[in-house]
Amino acid sequence: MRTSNFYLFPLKENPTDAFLASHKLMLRSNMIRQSATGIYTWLPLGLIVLKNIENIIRDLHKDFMIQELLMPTIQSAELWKKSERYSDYGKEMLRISDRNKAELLYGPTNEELITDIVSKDLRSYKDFPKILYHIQWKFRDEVRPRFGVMRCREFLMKDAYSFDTSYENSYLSYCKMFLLYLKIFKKLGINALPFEAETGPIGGTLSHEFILETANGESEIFYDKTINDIEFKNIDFNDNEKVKKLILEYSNYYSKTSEKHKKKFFEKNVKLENRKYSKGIEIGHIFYFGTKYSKKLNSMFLDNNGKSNFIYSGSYGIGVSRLVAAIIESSYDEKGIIWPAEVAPFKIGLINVRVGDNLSTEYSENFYKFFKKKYSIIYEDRDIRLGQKLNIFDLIGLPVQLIIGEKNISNNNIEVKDRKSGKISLISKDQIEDYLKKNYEF
RNA sequence: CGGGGCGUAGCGCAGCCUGGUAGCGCAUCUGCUUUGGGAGCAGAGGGUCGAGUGUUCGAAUCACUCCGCCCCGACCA
Repeated sequence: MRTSNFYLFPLKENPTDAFLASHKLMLRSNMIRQSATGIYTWLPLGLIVLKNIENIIRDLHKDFMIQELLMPTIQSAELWKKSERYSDYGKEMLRISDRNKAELLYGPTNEELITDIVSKDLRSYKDFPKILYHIQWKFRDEVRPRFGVMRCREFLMKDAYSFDTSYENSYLSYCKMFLLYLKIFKKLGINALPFEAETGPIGGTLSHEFILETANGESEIFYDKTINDIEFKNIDFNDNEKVKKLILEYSNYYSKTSEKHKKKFFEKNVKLENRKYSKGIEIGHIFYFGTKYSKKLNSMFLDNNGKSNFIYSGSYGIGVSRLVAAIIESSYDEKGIIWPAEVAPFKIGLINVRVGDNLSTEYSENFYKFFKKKYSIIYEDRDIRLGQKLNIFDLIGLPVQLIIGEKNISNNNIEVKDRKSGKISLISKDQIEDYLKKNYEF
């Protein structure tokens, strides 16, 4: 991609109505634009990042043999009446009616719908276990939307649902999703920790929130900081004993949200120097339901004795659009965003220092043609001042900048600037690719 | 949902108190000069002042109503 073609109109000044750094930076870097309170357009740059995150989540679900489907955004009120959540969910649910006055709603979540879907297909104990997910827009009519896409009304969520034949099996699915989540967040380049949590209107008996610690987060967390010492092992997902063992390891450490926090227990059992009270952003939330939904919706299967039983289920959410903001919130500086390489809109920013110079232009063009075949790259080919070029790439947070200017290229050198450290290295043009491979994971 | 605040050019703001028909910075366009960290000079374009009603000879300015948006508190991916 060339900047001369790319739809990118960064703002020099900070928007006044944004409070969080992530919100300001997303507006300044032209990633999003608000269209109504808590409702946003994802502009090209923002959409690339959103899709990158989606795809990382997709790939890892695929690795775990979890299948994707796509449920609609608009649902009929019928199932929600059966589960009795049509009234319980309250004003957060956006209710709509169609031309025939049928009651519809813009889905805030999909437990009812997915339970109804699978109950038509999963009839024998032999059909289990199954985990399905989709990545779909949700709408929750928040009392007070704020902080950009962090707490908005329309948001993109990955929600997975597990279906099993017993408590034991269902708990195992819960544990596997727990580990999958740790793996996903690690891959996204962020340190999100699991916390015991309340189940809220989603319901159930067991629940964990995955929270990314940040100074401005809305969730309060209490934990034993040595939980970070647990080494996340890439264990075999089908090895049930290893899965349970690793979960047990996590549950040995104190980590609770404020709703679950027990002050006395915390102080008695966790050493003072290890006690951590902090704030963070909830980016994932998992729930064990047991038969809560299957009973309401009458979802049964036949066991090996030919007897009908209720299906055991759980649900597992990741706030995909919120993650974009959360990642920024944990990785930025005074110049702008610093993307982890995995989610960066482009991994490399190529800068031709001066378009008017034949030598640097020739090299820039050649480098671009060569690199674009193999790498995600954006090429700054416009005739604007160098300061602008550098500041824009700093703002949009590309991990590496290749700066090609007449002075250095005449000595066969290219400047390689690392966004995070700001460090600039002069690298011989023939060794650029090796250098990038060695120092960056792409 | 309660409390506070804001709405004037694409963005950021001044003008409002004390009514007289709209201004600044950035951005945009043209020209010249510049060219290694958001350039300089000269010129130009761009507004039914959120909407409606009222008061007045006259309303961005005063009053009322509505709409939109932001912030602070109780809820949530």
